[in-house]
Amino acid sequence: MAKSSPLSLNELMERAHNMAGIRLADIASDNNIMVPTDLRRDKGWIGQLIESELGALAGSKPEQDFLHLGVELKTIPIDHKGKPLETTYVTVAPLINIQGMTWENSVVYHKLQRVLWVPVEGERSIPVGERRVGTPILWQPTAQQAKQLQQDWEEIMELIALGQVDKITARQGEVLQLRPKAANSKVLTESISEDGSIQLSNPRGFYLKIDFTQQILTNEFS
DNA sequence: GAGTGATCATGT
DNA sequence: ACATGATCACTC
Repeated sequence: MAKSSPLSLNELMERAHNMAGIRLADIASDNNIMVPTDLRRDKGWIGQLIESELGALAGSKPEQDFLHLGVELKTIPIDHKGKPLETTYVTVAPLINIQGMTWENSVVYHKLQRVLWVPVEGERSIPVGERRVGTPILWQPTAQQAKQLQQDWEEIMELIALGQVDKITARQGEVLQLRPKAANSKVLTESISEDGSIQLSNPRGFYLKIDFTQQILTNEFS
């Protein structure tokens, strides 16, 4: 059955807490969804399953999952120690028409204003259906975290504005990084070139580094 | 192609 | 061992 959209933050958190400790196979059967053997061809499967269970409006809009609640949903694969196994995708990076753009009106800023983190066991040795959901965490950036994010965002956007997008590596940025975000490296989109004109580049996305998300998860239990 | 959901798999 | 760069599926 498709879940209705939660009407309040309390209702959303209650649903999230009710998933803690549950196997993905059980959540899948509750939503009439088949469990894939592995995630090689279903990389977004867990995220979409959790969206379905929590009643997120499945869509491809560049907005928060629960816009009416001001909450973005992120599932995060963790190992047996609770450490994230992957970086966390935030949003596509704008590569043109970025003049006048500021941190406060950026999509990264808005999506990270309030995030519901749902940890899920992610080790490949555990069959997908046997993986269990962890305790959800509702997070808002601390002043220090917000400052780190803003600093990285501004540095990266400055390089994009200067036509250096193809020279930016994932090492740029302390907590926020820029990496390819496309079906493959042949996909092209418009970007700013060194002389200020338009060129074609592989699309990029903003990702949160592992150490940063780990800090979010562990601070919650300290 | 651009957006959503991310994980894969190779290089270092 | 691990993060970077590459990739997968789907919708519109």
